[in-house]
Amino acid sequence: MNEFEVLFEALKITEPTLQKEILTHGVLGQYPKGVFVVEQDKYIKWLAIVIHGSVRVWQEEEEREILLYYVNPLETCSLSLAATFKDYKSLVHARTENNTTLIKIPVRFVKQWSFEYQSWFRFTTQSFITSYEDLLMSYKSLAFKRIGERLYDYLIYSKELSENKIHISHKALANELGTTREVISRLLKQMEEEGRLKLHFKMIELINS
Amino acid sequence: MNEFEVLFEALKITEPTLQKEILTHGVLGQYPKGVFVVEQDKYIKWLAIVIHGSVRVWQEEEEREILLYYVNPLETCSLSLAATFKDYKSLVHARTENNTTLIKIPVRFVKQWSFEYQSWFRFTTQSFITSYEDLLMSYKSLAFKRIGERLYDYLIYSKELSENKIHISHKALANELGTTREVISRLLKQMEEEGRLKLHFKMIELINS
DNA sequence: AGTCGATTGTGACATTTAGCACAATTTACT
DNA sequence: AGTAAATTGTGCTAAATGTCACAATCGACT
Repeated sequence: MNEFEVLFEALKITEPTLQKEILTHGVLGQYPKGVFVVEQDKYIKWLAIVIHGSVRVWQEEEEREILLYYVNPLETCSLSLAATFKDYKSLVHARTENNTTLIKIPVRFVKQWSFEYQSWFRFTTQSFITSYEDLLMSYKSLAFKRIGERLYDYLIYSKELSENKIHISHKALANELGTTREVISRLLKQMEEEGRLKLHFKMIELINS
Repeated sequence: MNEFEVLFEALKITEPTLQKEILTHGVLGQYPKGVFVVEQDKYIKWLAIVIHGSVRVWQEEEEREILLYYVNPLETCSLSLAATFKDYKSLVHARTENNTTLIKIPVRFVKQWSFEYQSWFRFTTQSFITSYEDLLMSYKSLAFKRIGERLYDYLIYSKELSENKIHISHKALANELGTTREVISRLLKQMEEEGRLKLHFKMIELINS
């Protein structure tokens, strides 16, 4: 099954004409880690849908940055989607995290198809909704939880996406959570003493409780 | 011009059949301050669109609550909208803040119309997008700004909605911003000393700079 | 005028998080 | 093995915010 067929199946795109449109106008591409998919303050030309790999989406403001979310397989960046609908510049940066396969759709079709094809409508609507809910979770987390808990949540989440061993530096973790390296180091050390994880060089091993 | 005509004009609902549908199935109602429009964990039966007044939307969790947004005239609660599309229970509470006029649409039409009528599609899509952007702003604010600045932002925002005199207690302010009364009292006092505002009993007067 | 409950002011202190400094450790590369 | 750069550990201190206690003030109502 090729990438387009994967997409059609996952999004339940059954309309033959839409399939044909996507095959005609969509562009399949494979990108190494670290490639910018969209850049903040630039116009969006394509809506990217992740097939394999993942894309990190964040905002930058006055030297500081804030992680918004990751786009995982068969999802799209809903802020790009929003930008597509409003035809404005991107509010965010997005960059591949791994070797990533994308299908890119020119923006001029994205809105139009939403009104023409049920399945595409469902896809765009669901994207908005799930992104909104994700952001809401992050917001609540930031509002209610202390860094320690947010850190642990992040590790658990990363574990679910891969395995027990999370390959990341303390500095990078601090960046993801919007704090400083020292804070992360101290909290991790504490968790290690509590037996919840084990620290290695640039790698954290979670211990099943 | 009656409330429905206001709605049609604001949302650019020009399709005669949609107008007729809304007139047939929509319910116009006026509610005093403090009435629950939706309740967390309950099923949504109606999508409420505010005509006059405003609705406060928030989440509760373990005794604490978090303000999400206000629904102002000619807007709808996008979380209700999301719930409508996914047919699940409400994630939030919503309550009228003032004497408020609403038009309520039974949920079974909301999704269907989005695909049938351009104007309704635009309305629902725009609602999602603007809500998402609002939440994003709040998220950034929470992540980057200190309470003092968030407090001042809140006051400025309230002022824009009404006038220079904001009628609210320190306790209520603390609640809106997710902090405690003492913190608010101290910060307000400090701002008063800086000449940015003047404190009265249950009222704050902003000073134009 | 007097009472009561809600609101506001404020000092003292605790906790959480951030920032600085510097040492120790690990990896990569010669 | 030896060096450089990145990463990690940690003591000390500062800033922001939260908590407790209690007094003062205000408004509503008798």
